Amino acid sequence: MEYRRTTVRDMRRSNRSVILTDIYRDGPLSRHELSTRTSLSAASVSNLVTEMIAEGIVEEAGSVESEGGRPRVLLRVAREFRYVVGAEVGETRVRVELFDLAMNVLATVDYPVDAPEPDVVVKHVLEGLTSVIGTSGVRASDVLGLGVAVFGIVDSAAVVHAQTLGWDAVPLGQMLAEGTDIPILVDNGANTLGQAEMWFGAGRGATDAVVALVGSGVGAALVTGGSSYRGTRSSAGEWGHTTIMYGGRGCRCGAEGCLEAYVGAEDVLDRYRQAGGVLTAVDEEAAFAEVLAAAESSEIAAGVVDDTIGYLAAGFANLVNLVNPERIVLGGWAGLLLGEHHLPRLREAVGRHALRQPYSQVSIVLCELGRDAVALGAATLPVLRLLRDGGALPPPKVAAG
Amino acid sequence: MEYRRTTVRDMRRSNRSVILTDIYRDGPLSRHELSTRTSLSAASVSNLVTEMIAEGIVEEAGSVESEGGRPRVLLRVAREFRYVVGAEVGETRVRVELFDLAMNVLATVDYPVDAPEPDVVVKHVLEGLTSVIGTSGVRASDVLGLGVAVFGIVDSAAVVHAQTLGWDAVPLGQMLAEGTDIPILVDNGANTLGQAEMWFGAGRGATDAVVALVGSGVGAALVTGGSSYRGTRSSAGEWGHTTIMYGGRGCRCGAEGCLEAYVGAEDVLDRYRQAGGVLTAVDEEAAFAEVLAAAESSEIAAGVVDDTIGYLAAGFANLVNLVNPERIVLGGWAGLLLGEHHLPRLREAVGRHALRQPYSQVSIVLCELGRDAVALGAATLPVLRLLRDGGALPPPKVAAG
DNA sequence: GTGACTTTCTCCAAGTCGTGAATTAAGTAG
DNA sequence: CTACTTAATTCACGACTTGGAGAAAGTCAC
Repeated sequence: MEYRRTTVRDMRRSNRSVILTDIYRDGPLSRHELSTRTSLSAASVSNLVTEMIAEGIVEEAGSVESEGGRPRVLLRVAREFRYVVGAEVGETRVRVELFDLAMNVLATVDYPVDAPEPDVVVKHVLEGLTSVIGTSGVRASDVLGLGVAVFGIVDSAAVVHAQTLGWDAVPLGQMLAEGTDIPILVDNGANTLGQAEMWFGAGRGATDAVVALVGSGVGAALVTGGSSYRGTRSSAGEWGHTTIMYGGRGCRCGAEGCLEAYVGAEDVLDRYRQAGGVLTAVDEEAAFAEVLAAAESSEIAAGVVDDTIGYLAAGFANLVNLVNPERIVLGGWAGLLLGEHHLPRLREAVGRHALRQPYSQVSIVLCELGRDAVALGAATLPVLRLLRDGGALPPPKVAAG
Repeated sequence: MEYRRTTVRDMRRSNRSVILTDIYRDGPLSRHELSTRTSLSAASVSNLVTEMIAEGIVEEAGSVESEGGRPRVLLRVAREFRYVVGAEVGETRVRVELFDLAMNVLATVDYPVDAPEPDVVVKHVLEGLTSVIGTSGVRASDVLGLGVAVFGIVDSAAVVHAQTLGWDAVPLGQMLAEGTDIPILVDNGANTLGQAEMWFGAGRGATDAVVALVGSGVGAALVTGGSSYRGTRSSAGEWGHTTIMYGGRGCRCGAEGCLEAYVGAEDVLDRYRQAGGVLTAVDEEAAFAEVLAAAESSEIAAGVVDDTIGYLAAGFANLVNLVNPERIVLGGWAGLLLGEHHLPRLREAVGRHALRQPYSQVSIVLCELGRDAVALGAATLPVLRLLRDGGALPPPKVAAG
């Protein structure tokens, strides 16, 4: 609460941030374009760009052919100015990846885990961190930060709460910080995937969007005004545990009638079995695909799929009415399987549940990035901070994304 | 999208805004206190305050006794620097009120309406505007703005959509602007009441909150990061039409199982009648109170009340999980009646539906202001703008709140 | 009263920053 | 090679915050 004043330095930082973000997001741009985009004077752009080139964060990238005048020199963020690491802590694996600033993967390590114990997870992440740094040949001091995507709720002090996995207030950020000097940013996996999708996938260009993830679990990342919405203590977006059927099916969170209890993959299969359906696949994903395929011929399967679309549509409509996004991006392995075949029906069903006005403003699309984008999204956390700070390098160590 | 740069003037405006807002919100403050609060240097505070005193927006308000030094001079916003008008456009009346900057009511006019036609509403609001200006003896040029609270969805161009009342894309802002030179700000009534609660009622001090209103209809105002959340096109907050019972009771919005269809006053009475309950009261409010009173003795009534609490709790839990507010403020006449008797049970029921972590961070309280605060809230819209702009007077005419 | 002391507030000389106008740089067209 | 066009840089200027010095306005002991 003590950063309320504005000083002349905030002004410069803010202008650097605007320029740097534009260059980063909208690819090589000339000084001239930056000037018109940001409405900064040509002089200021020149000044700020010169400074950033001297610092090494921005570099010139050829020039564009002219039509009778001095050609524009294009600028881009120097890919190798610094590097970032993203870690995905899942229920079955820990993956650590190192990227350059253009988000090219330079190294990857995977560690399988069966039951994710905090200590083991911390060990793997730290091992992974030194491993990817080592194999890529990058200097540790050139790593801008480590973004960690984790299941459960992550509060603003990087403490993780995951009721279903027995993680009760695990200070993951602290624990990791004890093993490295690299700045650490922790966030929920749904949020980081959402972040990746917003930057590089189906969310590009939107400022108010929701990235909805349907797999075994159900979650959503809320993006408002261009940045991720977190609520008071960073636990916003638990869309999967909103009630859509009061007094309905029990959910693993302990409540009844949660959306997840109707459209989560396990629950869909469960409903299919209860309706008398038979599954041959052992694997959950294969079984889910089997139900979808069976819907062509089997009435039972068709009914289950229809219901699933309906429930999901109601969940979407709730988002539309409550949050009024311009875009909803559906992802998660189950969400994608469902969406690939039934997106038009889903859209239509949302229209039946939502109010006309906000519904007319939303577009519903599918995720474009695979599940692997979780670590990518985590790695964007330090990049986001870099851009926000106008390229100033971070001093502190632990924080929530 | 063209206000992205920061100039040296933005800095001053921003600092003026911070100081002015502090003085306005936290009552008489000395320059010294302002300096420590804002972390601006004493020199800057002095400079900015001198300027604002010269402009007349801030005035000195006595001094505080010292303990052996120069006494601090207290500063406050000059109550009579400018005035604001708030209009409430309801389904049965149009009310227009004039306030000074301390939000004291200086004049009020009411116009009963039966079916709110856009033309009639515009006529009444404009008549009311000249009327309150006339009776209070304020100069029209000293009226900072007219805030209008209206039912339905208000988009960013001050166009009103109210499906249920037949208002389809009514350009209320434009229509009003043709009849006056005073700047106009239009917003939804739930939002303005929420705004009033946040400033002067149960929401004080919270930055992420939801003001939930339960009457005949059900709505909510979402406040995130201290300011009202609006979504892409200002239609966020339609909490009443989120599905909590898939395939359930039909709602007047056309969908099924909306929260409003379960906890809206009409629907509660309807459920009571369907359960075999008998009502003597003709008036809706009296009837609602009758059901609540009957719950002491009648099992039918008790059942209906229990269910209502449950449904409402589920609706609250959805907000808790999805938005993660630090406070939920329950209001609306039915909400207040229910809350006065059953708030503890409601809180407990929310706990059963919500996730532990976000639930532990939310407090659920009742509105402190009456229904009349709708116009008050509308009148805060121009004040909010004044504070945001650091006391600079507004040039444009029409906009959404 | 008076002098010593304390605290609040204001004035002034830096130092920083964005801007507009003028200037330089770097092309194309004929 | 000249005329023209467009991009980028330079520079004087005004607006801004700041820290420190000093003025203002009290209290307190005597």
